[in-house]
Amino acid sequence: MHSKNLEQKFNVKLIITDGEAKKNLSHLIEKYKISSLIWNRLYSDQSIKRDTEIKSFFKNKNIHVETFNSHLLNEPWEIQNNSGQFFKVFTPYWKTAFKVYLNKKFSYQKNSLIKSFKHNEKTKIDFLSNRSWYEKFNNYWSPGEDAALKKIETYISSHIDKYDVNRNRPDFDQTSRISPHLRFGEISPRVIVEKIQNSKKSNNAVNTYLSEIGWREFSYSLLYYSEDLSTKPINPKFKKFPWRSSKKDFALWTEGKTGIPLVDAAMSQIYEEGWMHNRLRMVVGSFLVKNLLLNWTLGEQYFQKSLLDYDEASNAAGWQWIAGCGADASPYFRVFNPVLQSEKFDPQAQFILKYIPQLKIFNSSKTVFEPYLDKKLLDSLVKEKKYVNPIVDLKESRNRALDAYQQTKS
DNA sequence: TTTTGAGTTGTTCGA
DNA sequence: GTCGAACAACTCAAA
Repeated sequence: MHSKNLEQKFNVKLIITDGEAKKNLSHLIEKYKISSLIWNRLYSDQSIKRDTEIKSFFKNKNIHVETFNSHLLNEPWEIQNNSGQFFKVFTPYWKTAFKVYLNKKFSYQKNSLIKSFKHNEKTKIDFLSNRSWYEKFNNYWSPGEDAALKKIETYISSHIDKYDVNRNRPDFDQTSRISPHLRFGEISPRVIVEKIQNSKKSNNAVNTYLSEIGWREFSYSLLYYSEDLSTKPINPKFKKFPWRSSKKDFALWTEGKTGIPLVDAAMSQIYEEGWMHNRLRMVVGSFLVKNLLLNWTLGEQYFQKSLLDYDEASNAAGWQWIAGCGADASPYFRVFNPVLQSEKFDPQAQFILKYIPQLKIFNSSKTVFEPYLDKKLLDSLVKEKKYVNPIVDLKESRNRALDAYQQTKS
C-alpha cells in the first residue's frame, strides 16, 4: 500500500528488491546507467557500517552519492553535553537538542530529481502472507504521505491542546497515531515540528507532545552511542539479572491470556490494529518484565514483529526504560499495578470491554478490573473457555520482582 | 572546580 | 479517606 502510494505520488514504477544492498544496487546502476545515488541516513551500528561501505564503494566508481537526514530533528552526533559525552538523562538532553534544532535554518525544496524511466525489473518479494489477518488494519490506517499530513494537521488543529491529559486514556483514543507514518518515513519529525510552530500554539499540552518527539530523538541518541541497544542493557548491572524462563507464560502474554483484563485487552489491540496505546505499552511491559520476570528482550522482539510503528530506537529504548536497565530508566521499585492502572485510565472499563466483551457480566462492579475476585462468575467463564484464571498473583509477583531487583543495587 | 538540586509515565505503607 | 515518605543511584547543569 505504501509503495503504491509512492508510485502514484511521483509517477514512477518502484523497483523493490531484497538481498544484499550493495550487490543489488551494483546490478541496477550498471543496467540502467544510473549516475546518482541518494538516500536518507539510518543510525544503528549495522546500518551505518553497511551504508558507509556502500557510499565509499560507489564514490570510487564515480557515482554521485549523497545522504540526508529526514528521519530526525538532529543528527545524534550533533548533541552532546558539556563534557563531550552523550546525554544519559532526558530532560537536559531535550533542552539542549531542541535549542540546537531551533537554531537551524531549513529550506525545503520539491525534489525534481526523481524521474520515471522504463524498466523490466520485477518485485520478487512476497510482502504479505496469504492469510489475510492484516486486512482489518485497513480500518485503522491509511498509508502514505498525504494521509500522514492530513492526520497531523487535523490533530494539531483539533486535539493537541488536550494531549497532556487525554494521552493517558486508552478509552479516549486521543493520541495522534502518527507513529506508523514516522516509522515508514512518510512524514519527517521536522514537518511535524514546523506545523506545530505554524499553528502558533504554545501551551503545556503542545510542549508535552513535542517532548514525545524528543523521546524519539533521545532514543536515537542512545541507539547511536550504545552497542546493540536492542539486546544489551545499558546498565551493566543487568547483565546477570535472574530472569525467569517460561515459554508458556510468554506465550500467554502474547496471546492476551494472562487473566489480567487490562493486559489482555492491550495485547488484543495489537492483533486488531497492529498498534498499542502508549500507556498500555508501559502496563504490558511492566507486567512482562516485573510480574512475570521475563527478559525485556522477549518483549522487544515481540513488539518488533507485531507493531506497525516498530522503530528500532524507540522500541529498544522503551523496553530498556520499563525494565529499569536503560537511560533515565523507570526505577526498579516502580511496578505498575494493572488493576490500579485500569481504574485510573480506563475507569468505565470501556477499553477493556471493547476487546474482551465477554467480561461485560462483571461490569456492574469493579470486578471487571479483577474478575478473579468473583470466583463463581469467573469459573463459569473459564468453563466456557471465554476467559482465564490469572497466571500470577499480582502482589506475590510484585514482591518477587522487588527481591530480584535488589541485586541490581550496588 | 566543586557542590547541589532535580530528574516522564508508580505503588504501598503507615500516620 | 488522605497524605507524605520511602523505595537507589547516578547524571547533568546551574550556581
